Amino acid sequence: MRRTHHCNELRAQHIGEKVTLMGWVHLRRDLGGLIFIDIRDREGITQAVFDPSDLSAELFNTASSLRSESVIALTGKVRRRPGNNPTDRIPTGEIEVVVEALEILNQAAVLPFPINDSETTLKVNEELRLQYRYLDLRRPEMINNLRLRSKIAMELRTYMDEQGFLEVETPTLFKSTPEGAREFIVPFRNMPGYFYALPQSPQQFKQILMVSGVEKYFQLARCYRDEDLRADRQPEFTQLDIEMSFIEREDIYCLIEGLLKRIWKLARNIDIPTPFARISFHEVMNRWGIDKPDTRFGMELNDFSEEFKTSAFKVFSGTVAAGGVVKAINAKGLAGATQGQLEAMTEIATGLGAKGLASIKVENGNWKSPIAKFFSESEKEALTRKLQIEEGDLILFAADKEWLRACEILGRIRLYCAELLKAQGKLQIPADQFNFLWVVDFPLMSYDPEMERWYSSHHPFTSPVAEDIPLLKDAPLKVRGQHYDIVVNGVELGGGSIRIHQPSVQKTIFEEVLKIPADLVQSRFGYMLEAFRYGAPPHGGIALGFDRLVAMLCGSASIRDVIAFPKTMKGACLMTQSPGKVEESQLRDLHLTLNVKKETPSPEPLQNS
RNA sequence: GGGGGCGUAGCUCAACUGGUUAGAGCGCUGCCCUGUCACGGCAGAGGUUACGGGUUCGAGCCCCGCCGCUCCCGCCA
Repeated sequence: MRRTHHCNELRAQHIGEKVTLMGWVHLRRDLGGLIFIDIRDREGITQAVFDPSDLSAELFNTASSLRSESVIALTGKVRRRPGNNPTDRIPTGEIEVVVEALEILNQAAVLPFPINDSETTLKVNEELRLQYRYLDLRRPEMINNLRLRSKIAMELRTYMDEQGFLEVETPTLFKSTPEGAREFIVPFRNMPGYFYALPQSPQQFKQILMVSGVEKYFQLARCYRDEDLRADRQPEFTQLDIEMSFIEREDIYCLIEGLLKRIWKLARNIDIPTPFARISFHEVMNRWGIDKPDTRFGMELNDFSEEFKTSAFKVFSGTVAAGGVVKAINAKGLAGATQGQLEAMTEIATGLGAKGLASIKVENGNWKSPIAKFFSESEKEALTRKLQIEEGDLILFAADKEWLRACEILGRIRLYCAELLKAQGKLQIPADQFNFLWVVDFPLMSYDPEMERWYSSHHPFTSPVAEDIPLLKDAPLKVRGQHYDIVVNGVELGGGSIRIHQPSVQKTIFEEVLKIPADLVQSRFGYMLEAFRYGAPPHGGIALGFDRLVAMLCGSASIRDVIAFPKTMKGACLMTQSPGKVEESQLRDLHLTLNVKKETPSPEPLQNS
């Protein structure tokens, strides 16, 4: 028996044909003298009917014993559903298959959770779904996520090919690099004491490919980072990795805008307008207090340093006198915030280094606030005008000697307030709104006061803006990097930069700015510096988080829903029970001995029926 | 590393300030049912309340510990 059609194929035009379908028992409706089976495959559902007047008792009994999710093959004639029984519940609802032969290909055991009722399944414990991932993936919602992911990947490859890119694979057994994320390392039997590291990204290889003359490279690359996980972070993930030679920043913007336009059209039939806004790091911090702003709602940060320079409120005037800033946002309609919510906001603020969080509730025509009594009429007027204060508003202030910190504090508060307003129904954001923008002109270097050293804001291969190169050694803070991030709806979709292609500049960054010892630079990056000596073209690139992109287009809050076999927040695979222990002999081969202080209990064994 | 949430039948949930034999729907098992499509009807089985301690006359509920899942901060060049 071979199948003749899939389960979403039969229509009125097939009436009278003898067909064979194969699939899973989706739903059984046993009327005693008549049995209906919904048979399901990847494509859809078809109703089959068992009529005892035409069937052997044996076959009819077999049909009545069918369990949910058993795999069956059935053969029969297609007919129009009699009477007024067609249904628009399923696309095949006009017809049904009158079964003449039935074969059970695999009898399913009782399921650990229902999969034919999406309402229930949506609520099923994710732990259970991950343990029985194959059942979870059988659900139409999950199959559709995988399908869309595949379609996006195909479209992306087509687009990149059209643009003249070569897909090149790079090694996943790489070497450890200083800086960056914690790495997974892989011991190597043939070289005792030596380890590979899994790549955090193909960064070095893609630059080397430019030196190789590939000119246009891309890859859907697996990357590995041994860091703590989040809803949008997995220890292994996929990024669309791109690198090009002989280009400027605008070339990358153009390429990515074209790509995203194509993908959004394909996946959501949405025409996203291009080009995207290009906004400097300084401006996004100043207006939204975060380097990945969600611009779908306002509540922007306003600066009041000038207005409070001579204020009677010493906290504000003192901060300005010390070279700091006073900033405020208006959380429209949030005057009803509870004490607990205000405390939560204060906690967010102090967690970021604020001394406190000043606020004003505008209720019953009054400014309810511990600090408003210090404000002069002109200060109040300025607040009212610039923040467009009305009845029911909540005003929140951040004053800090550091401009950046004041911005970050209010940026975080802004997002928290937006969540509250959403929960109260006072802020509504359409599901099909996508606000893309480029964030540009990042500072090349940032300073870590704890470690007392400079580190690369993006990564150490990022090229400074040409005219800022002379400032590198003496005023690193003033050097702008040719780095860019693509942001949509408050999510960083990706980032990249124009790279350094001159060995002297790269050496300066490594040794004189980052203060990586020369011998370490030589052992870790020596091959790159060497490569750059033999004709390295100017080049640059970008990487997009592919899982995040797909999750966004699927409307999933978690990237776990668009990855076939994701890991839990602790990095475990609940289906295969990985990671696992290894045999003593394996350790011996690798010349490793364990020094485990606290025995980690083995995960609970799978329950077998 | 830190903070929050969750864990009760196979699944989703309930069980008042600690108080009888821990309930319901779905699923499962058996019987009935010839046009259903969440089919319907009747009956039944099914529980170490994640796990280990403690307080109490009495703990699903309170306390301590521990495991797992999840969300956030730190971290993720």
